[in-house]
Amino acid sequence: MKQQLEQLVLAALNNLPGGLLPEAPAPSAIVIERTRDTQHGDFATNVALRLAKGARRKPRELAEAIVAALPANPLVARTEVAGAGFINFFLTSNAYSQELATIHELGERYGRSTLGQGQRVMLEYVSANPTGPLHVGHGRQAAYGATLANILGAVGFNIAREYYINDAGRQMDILAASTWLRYLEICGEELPFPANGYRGDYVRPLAQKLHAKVGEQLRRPAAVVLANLPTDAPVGDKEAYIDALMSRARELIGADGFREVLELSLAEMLADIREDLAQFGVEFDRWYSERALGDSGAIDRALARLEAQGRLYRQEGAVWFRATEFGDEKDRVVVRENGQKTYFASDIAYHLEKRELGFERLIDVLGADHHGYIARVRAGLMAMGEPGDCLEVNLIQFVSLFRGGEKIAMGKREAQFVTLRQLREEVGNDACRFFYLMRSHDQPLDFDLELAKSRTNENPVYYIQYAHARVASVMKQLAARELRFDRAEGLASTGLLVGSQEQAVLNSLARYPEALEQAAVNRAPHTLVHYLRELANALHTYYNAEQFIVSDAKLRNARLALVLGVQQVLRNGLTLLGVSAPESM
RNA sequence: GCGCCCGUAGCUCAGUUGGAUAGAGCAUCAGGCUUCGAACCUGAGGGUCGGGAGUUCGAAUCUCUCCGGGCGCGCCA
Repeated sequence: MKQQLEQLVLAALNNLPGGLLPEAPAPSAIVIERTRDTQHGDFATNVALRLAKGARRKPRELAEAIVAALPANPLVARTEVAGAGFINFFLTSNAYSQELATIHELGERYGRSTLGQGQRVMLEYVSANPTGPLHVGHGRQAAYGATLANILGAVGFNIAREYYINDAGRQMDILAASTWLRYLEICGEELPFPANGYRGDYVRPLAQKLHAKVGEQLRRPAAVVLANLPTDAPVGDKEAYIDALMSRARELIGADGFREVLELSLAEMLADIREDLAQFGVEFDRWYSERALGDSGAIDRALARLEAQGRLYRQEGAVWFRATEFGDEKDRVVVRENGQKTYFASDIAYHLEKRELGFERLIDVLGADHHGYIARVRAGLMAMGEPGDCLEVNLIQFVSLFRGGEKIAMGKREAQFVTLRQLREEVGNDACRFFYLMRSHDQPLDFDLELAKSRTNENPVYYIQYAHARVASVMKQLAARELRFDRAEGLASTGLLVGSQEQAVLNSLARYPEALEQAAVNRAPHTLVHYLRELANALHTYYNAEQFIVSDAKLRNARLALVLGVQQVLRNGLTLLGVSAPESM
């Protein structure tokens, strides 16, 4: 609908009498918007206001000229010039009937578009370190990323979904050490647990798996393990302590033994994360390992490229990247004094590789605490000759859990934190995804467990699902009365849908493609949630105002065609959100 | 100190490529089920869009400044 109006206005501008406009306006100058108030018609454009200044005309005068030049169109009943110089479009009821027929024709494909023109987009999300179970913050990133992937895919982008596994580096070593220590406990050794180790309960099952696999093979006496270690926190340095402990572990069980502990821990954690996400309806096309990146030589290639461009220098034994030349606030180390490459080095290599794979746009979904990292990765891409604006980062603000108004403390290193799995099991997947998605991602989220679980009218989760189920219920009732829905007759009789609620429902339905497009362009799944709520509201209001199953067959079928259209659009939207559309509840 | 995000109704939040009278939900109050599911609907009250200044036909939206909050500023990942 909107696009057709844009074409109309463009045609009108080209039809204007000579001399009215100094130059031909760009098509992008034409903005057609839904009106807020139905008194202003269905759509409006401010194009006359925008062009008035350059044309040295009064906005209303220009608007009148544009209206006069508009070609006739079956969608448009009438137009008017209003306010400061807005042009309002009133659509024919036929325009909306047509849209309803389209919904019935396209079914689950209704709303899809070619906006993205098949542009290849790499969407990376979650990418949590496999050093522990996913927590509620990751859950928000998962819900957002998976839904954004669905939405972008629906409007014609070619989306690849990726999870980047940070399986290289010190954090993994610390996890392996933590597993080994818990394993020693299972063996019967008594020793203190390091302050900087992973203290969560989830480490114990890893240790049990290890014990089941290797028996007492990796057992070493506690006294030997602890001999001559520096003092741990709070008195000593926890970093120095854990480093010494990890060196000791490698001495005692060998590099191979340590690797075995690490691999087992990693495999178990990843399996847990994958299962958790799969149960949450969050899938990926590729799980990509940081270690594989290093093994493939990609990091060396990226560094060589930077070196060739003259973007590296040596100082204090380390290799630095001149990030400040590309807008970052300070230069960054890529190779440490000890010869090890930094996480940042593998990260720019990773992003370079995405580009080399042919992705035109790279979207990263990250926790809000990563915002400092955007400038440096972009700088890295630019230094390697890639356009800086191909990288887009969507930061997800933090989640605070509440239980009945009381905030639940969280922290990954602490023994106690709420995992995504626990959250899902307590409130259910549907409520979980809905609550994650109902707020703008750049807004901190207060997630109230009691509210998400409640089956009262305070809980917004069921509102949309209920509208969907209600339509299903009507169809059951229809069958119970031994009546049958005649789609052809219904769609042929939509001229009977003249009530104000019916008009409101038709109007709301026709907005779905626009709502979907807006959610995609703004990377804002929450706007789709809001749209679906409004559509559900229109349905509920209509339901309370009118009987659908009436004796007049034409009217009955027209009304059923309408509410089935609502059900279809609700289902399409909920599916994109990853929320189920139940037939009954 | 520097950087990013944010401040909208009693509460939780929409609304930001500048548009017409700033909107929802919850809470409060008043109504609606012998009729397709009341997990619903209808109506009412409730606002210096954090303060101030600027840009212009027009600002919650853009700019500056101040106040208040969150998060970052490692040869960690």
